[in-house]
Amino acid sequence: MFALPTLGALLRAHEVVAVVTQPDRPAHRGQHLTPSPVKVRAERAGLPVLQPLRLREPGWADRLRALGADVAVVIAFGQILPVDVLAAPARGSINVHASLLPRYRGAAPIAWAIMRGETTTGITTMQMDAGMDTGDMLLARATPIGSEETAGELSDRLAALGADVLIETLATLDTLAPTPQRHEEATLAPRLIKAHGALDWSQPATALANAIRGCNPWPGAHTATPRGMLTIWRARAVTARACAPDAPIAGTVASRDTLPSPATPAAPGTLVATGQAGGVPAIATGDGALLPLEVQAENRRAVSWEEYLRGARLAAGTRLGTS
RNA sequence: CGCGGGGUGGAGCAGCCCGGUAGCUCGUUGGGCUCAUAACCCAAAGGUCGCUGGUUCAAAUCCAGCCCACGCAA
Repeated sequence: MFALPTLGALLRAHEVVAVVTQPDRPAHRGQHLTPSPVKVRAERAGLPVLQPLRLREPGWADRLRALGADVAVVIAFGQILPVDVLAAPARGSINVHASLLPRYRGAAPIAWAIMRGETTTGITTMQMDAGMDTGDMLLARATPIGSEETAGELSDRLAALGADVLIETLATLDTLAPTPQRHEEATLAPRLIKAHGALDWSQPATALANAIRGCNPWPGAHTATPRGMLTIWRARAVTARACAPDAPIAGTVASRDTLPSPATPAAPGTLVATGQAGGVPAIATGDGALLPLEVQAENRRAVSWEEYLRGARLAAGTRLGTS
C-alpha cells in the first residue's frame, strides 16, 4: 500500500501519537473483514488506531485536536477532509501527493500520468487547504517514468520516494517557504473506474500501450473477444508493416522483408499477422499495431499472449472490442 | 456459509448438456528438407481425465461429498 513506507519512516524518525486509517472492510474471497495494511503496521507498533467512517461528522476535529500532535501527515486517505480536521494539529496537515503539482490533482495521479504518456512525474508535499490537492507546496522531487513501467511498479517507487520527501519536509519545516501552486496549470486525475480500462482500438498503438500500463494493476485494460472479456496487462506498440485484413496468422509468410503492403489497412481491433516476433499476431489499431505480452481471460490466470492464443482459437481477422 | 468459473500428457485449451476408440495448438525427442531458420514435412515419446464414493453393461462425461488453485468486490 502506498502509505506504508511513509508510516515506517515516521515511526523511525518521529513520535507518532496516533494513526488514522479506513475502517476494516470486507475483502477478498470469503468477504472477511480485513484491516488496512496501515492499521496492521500501526498496531504492531503499539499505536492507537482511529478508523472514522466519516471525518466530516462532528466530534472528530475535537478528538484529533485532543491528541496534541504538532502536525498531521495525510497520505492516500481517500476522504475529503474538512478544514477543522486539517487544522486540528498545531501546524496543520501535510499531504504527500504522487505527482508534480499542480499537475494530476486527485485520487489517481500515478495511473493518469502513465496513461497520458508522461515521461516524468514525482512527489510533492504540501500544506493542505480546503481544496483537493490545492495547498501550498513545500517540497517536490521528480523521477523519470520507465517506458514500460506499470502504475503498480511506479507506485511502489513513488511510495518509497514519498517517505524520503516527507521526512525531509518535516526536518526542514521551519525554514521551508510554502509555494502557491499555479492553479491555471492544474490538471485532474480522478479516481479510476472500471470503464477507464475499456480499450478503444481506434486510438494509436502507443496511446493504447500507455493506457494498458496505467491500468495495471487496476482496473486492468480490457477488450471484448468472441470468447469473453480479455484483460491485457502488458503490451508493446509495433509497426504495422504486415497488417493485412486477411493475412494468415502464422506459417505462410514467405519472408518478413518481402511482404507486400496491404492495399487497405485492417480495421482497428482486428487480429493481424505482423511478420514480427516469429509470426505472433498483433492487434490493429488506429495507428500501428499492438502486440500484447501478458493477458488474462475471464476467471483465469494471467498468461503470455502466445499461451492465450494456443487455447483461445481466434482466427486472423477476428475483431476485438465489439461486444 | 458473499458471488462466479476451473482442475484433461510438459504449457494453454476443446470434449461434458446428449455416457461408448484421449482431441487441438504448442513444447520435447528423433529423422527429413534447406545456404539457413523461430519456417516447412515425417515419426515418436509422454495422460491415475484433481480425490473418494455412487448410478450404469459402460463414466473425462451423470449424481454426492471432499481437496486444490483461480477470478470478482475499490
